[in-house]
Amino acid sequence: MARSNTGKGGDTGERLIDSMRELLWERGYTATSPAAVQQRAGAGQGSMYHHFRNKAGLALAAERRMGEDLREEVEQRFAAAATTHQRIEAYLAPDAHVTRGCRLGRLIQDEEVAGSEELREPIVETYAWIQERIRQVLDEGVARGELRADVDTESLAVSILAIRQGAYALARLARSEEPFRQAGRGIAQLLALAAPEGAPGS
Amino acid sequence: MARSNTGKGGDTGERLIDSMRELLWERGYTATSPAAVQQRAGAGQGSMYHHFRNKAGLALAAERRMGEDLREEVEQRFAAAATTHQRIEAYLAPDAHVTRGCRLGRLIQDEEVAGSEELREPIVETYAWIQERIRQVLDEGVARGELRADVDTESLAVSILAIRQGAYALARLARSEEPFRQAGRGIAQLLALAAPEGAPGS
DNA sequence: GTCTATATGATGATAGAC
DNA sequence: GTCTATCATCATATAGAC
Repeated sequence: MARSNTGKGGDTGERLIDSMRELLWERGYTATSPAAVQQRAGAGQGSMYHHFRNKAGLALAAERRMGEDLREEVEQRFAAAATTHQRIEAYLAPDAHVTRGCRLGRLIQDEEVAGSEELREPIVETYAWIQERIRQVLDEGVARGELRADVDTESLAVSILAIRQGAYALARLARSEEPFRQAGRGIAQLLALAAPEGAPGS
Repeated sequence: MARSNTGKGGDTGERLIDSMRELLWERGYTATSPAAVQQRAGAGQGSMYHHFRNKAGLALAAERRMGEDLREEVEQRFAAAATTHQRIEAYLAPDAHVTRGCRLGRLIQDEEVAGSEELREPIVETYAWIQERIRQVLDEGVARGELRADVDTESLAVSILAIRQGAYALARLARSEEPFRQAGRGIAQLLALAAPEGAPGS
């Protein structure tokens, strides 16, 4: 909705959303001041409060957009891989700025976000979608004969989601992509064992 | 060292550390003000700055203690379980306040902590220890014939560590223990498949 | 729609009496 | 060792001119 209002993306409201999105990723919610967003967007104080009710209102718009982006990215990763095992590996592969954390997921660690129904909702919804999408991929894998039929795909989907989120934390802690890659390799080797008898996992 | 200075735990420095530890868990570092710590400890402003250089100095002392506690807890979980699979399940079992996040791990999400060498160090050290400890448990499992000999225990240890950290994030997001339990079940079923041929995993 | 004041409150730390 | 001022700074938001 927000993105379809105007043909061009250069108006102030859009620039504010983009700036907020960048800063939410770089610093989180609490550490991002309205002044910093305004400065990055090249807008004045009053301008921001004309377009949005307050800091939370602007952050909410930014979160919604981040949620859309995240879903698209997940979908692309799945689409670019052939087998189920490759799809899960693709999902768990690091992105460009892994040590900075997950754009959307990191926000739930912020006290103000976690305590706000409004700011929490887009995150909950997006991760529910991703979890369900992973489960679909796993179910497809079972149907294709790439995974054993007795796999509990629901809990496995949660594990895979948790690994990616945890891998972000470890990478941030280590200031390195390496733990992220290791976490992916660790689960990949187990997943290979979940191929039906005789069929090699990858 | 800090804990062995006095026979009783009632002096102001100790109470300040305890209060900081509690507040770091409940609110994180940035959201915890010196005033809040002082109030909980029943100490005045000047008293805190007599015992510690500043907020970071007090937080550092609290982090060190949290690191010790965490190691002890991990050790106890391993000690209370018999088989390798049970040990990993015990490690991944939820604790009392899972939706609040990992006492120590959640701090790395705080911008100020992540940006401070001083405040980051005890976290890095503690998680390096835990990761190595998990790897030892897995290696023991291989030696005992409970895990296949071709398992890459190093990357698997990282995956298991990542699952716990990620499970905290999902539980916090959902405000429920359920995702935490699901994440544990998901990996447990895969681990069962990593038993040597013929030997049941659990 | 955008700008420049300005208000209000909290934060992290210091000064200096006791 | 502990206390009560006090300070400089920043964060969020509002008022009102243009």
